[in-house]
Formats: sequence, structure tokens, C-alpha cells
Amino acid sequence: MKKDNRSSDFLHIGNKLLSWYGKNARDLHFRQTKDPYKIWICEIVFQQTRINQGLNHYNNFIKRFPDVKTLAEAEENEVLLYWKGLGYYSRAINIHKASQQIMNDYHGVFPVEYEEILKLKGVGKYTAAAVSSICFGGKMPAVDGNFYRVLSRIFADDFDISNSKAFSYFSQLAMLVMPENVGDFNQAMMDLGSEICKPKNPLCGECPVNDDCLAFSRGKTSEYPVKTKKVKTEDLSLKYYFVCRNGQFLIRQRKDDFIWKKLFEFPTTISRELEPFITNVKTFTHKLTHKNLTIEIFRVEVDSEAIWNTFTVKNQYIITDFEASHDKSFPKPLENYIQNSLKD
DNA sequence: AACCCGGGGTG
DNA sequence: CACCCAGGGTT
Repeated sequence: MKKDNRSSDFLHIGNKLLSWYGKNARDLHFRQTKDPYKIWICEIVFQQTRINQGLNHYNNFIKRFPDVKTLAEAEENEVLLYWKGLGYYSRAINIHKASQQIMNDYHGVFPVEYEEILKLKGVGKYTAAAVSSICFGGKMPAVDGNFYRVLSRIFADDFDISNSKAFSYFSQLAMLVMPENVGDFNQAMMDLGSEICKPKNPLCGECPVNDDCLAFSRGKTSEYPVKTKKVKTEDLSLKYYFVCRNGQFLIRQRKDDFIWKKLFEFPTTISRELEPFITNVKTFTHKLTHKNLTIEIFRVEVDSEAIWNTFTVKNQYIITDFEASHDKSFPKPLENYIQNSLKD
């Protein structure tokens, strides 16, 4: 009786998932390609992002940057513009750097080996496994939040997914289940996790592996996965000055630390001479995953060209207007403020 | 190993 | 309101 790592008693689970995937795969057009560039962009766009939320961004991005070379030769700010509103902006910065890595280190040819793909900026073990398996027949499970949920339920495993060892732990569980066709298996797990084995109210009646699911047979799917670490949010206040004159206003680019990396924003301070020009202030709130923002925007309508020039030049602000601001990427709440200003 | 990074959807 | 999402980087 042969007994290697791949002929586990649980292999039939992976095969059921494969055959389920064959009939029930979500109709996503990027599944029609094995172009590693497109799959890579796809994986980055949809990190921590639901398909419906990122689909337009993905399509527009691919249309503007259809290949590695086009992306590598683009300006970083234009890449950021195509990422506007998606969040986690370091993804855009890293994707751009990685495209230049591919041009410089791999002669513009997307690397085939998992270990090489892993060297690209912004590509971690999940993404390297996904691209490798989908495009090149790699044999690594693409372990993500779906894997955690599905596997912890099937095995009724209470391993804490907050634990930093969760990735390697569930990778080993995945190996027990994983069939030969790893690319389709990885995507099957994504679809099952998204459509059937959902975080709340999973559709176990429609699940192809409900016979194999310990959590289901025990009526305890809601207890998995176990996650001890709770999300904590803190309050943060931001104050901006919308300094404008003759339809123009002042902006600057943020650093690549803290939130909204390298996005554009309004001045956060003004000189004393500008204070008399404040005409109104708008206060609103904006929720981020780890922060509750309170944002105050003081509108400063400058009627003195001398003061405008002095302030603008001294602080090296960028002068823009409503039309030109469409070429820059602003944080969501500031984007909204600019849009509302058009109606005033 | 702990912490940080967005925006939108869900129950 | 808490939790989740085709995670990765930094410290």
C-alpha cells in the first residue's frame, strides 16, 4: 500500500472541488488568459478587494498598461491615478517598481519560477503561488482568507488565523487536499469561499464537500475560522485649507509613509496673512479600516495676487484647477470635496 | 511577531 | 457597528 504525501485520505476533497469548479466557476473574463502579466495585475488589484469593487480599475489599468514595458515606462503618478479610490496605495507603487524589476532583471520577460516571482516588489507568497500555478503549472497552494475559512471548517480546526504561523499551518492542510491541477484548485477555493463557504450564513446545502466538512456535520460552521485578534480603530483629526483664487487651488503630494501614500492633498497650514480670507469651513467624517477620521476643510478665497504668489512660491505648492485635478489621485474624502466644489 | 495600510460591502 | 475581502511591507 503506497502512502506518499500526495495520496492522503483527503485528496478526494480537492477533486470534488475541481469538478464543482468546472461547472460553477465565476464567469470572470480574466480567467480566459494565462498571460502572467495580467494574472499578476489581477492578483494585486484583488488583494483585500472584492471582485465587484476592483473590476473597473482592473479593466482600465490593463487598457492603459497592457504589458510590462508600457507599465515600466509610465510615470508613477499616472499609475497612482489608475489606482485612485482602490485603497492600499503601496500596491500601485510596488506594481510599478516591479515592472521595472522585470525589465531590468529579467529582460522584460515575466519570471517563471515561484522563487523568482516572489522577488518582485509587492508579491508575497500568496501572489507568487497564484501566478505560478495559474500561468506556469506551479504546485503551490495560494493560501488566502478563503483557504483559512474553508479548511478550518472542513477539518473543524481551531488554529488561530491571527497567529503568524497560520499561513504555513494552513498551507500544510491545503497540501492534504490539493489535486494535480493546482491552478484550478486555487481558483476553486476562491470561488467556493466567495460564493458558498461565506464568512456568515454559508450555503452549506449547495456545498460540494459538505459530506466532508466536520464543522457542518457538527452544526458549528459559525465557529470557524477562529480569530482572536480584534480590529481596533482610533480617532484622527485632519485639518486642510482649500486655498483658491480664480478657479485655481493649491495641492501638494503626500510622502510614501502613513496613509494615502503619494496621493495629493490640500495644504495643512496657512500663513497668518491668509486667515482673513477664510470664507467657510466644512466638517465631515470618513471611516478607514483602522481609523475614524474627522476632516475639517477651511475654504480660503484669496483676492490678493501678491499674497497668493508669496504663499504659493514659498511653500512650493502645486497650482491646479478643477479640470487639471482630474489628472491627479486624491484621497476619497478630498476627491469628494473637490467634486462638491464644482456645484458651488 | 506585531503593527500598519483603504475603501466598500455585509449581517 | 464589527467584520470581511484574490495580502504585503516594515519594524
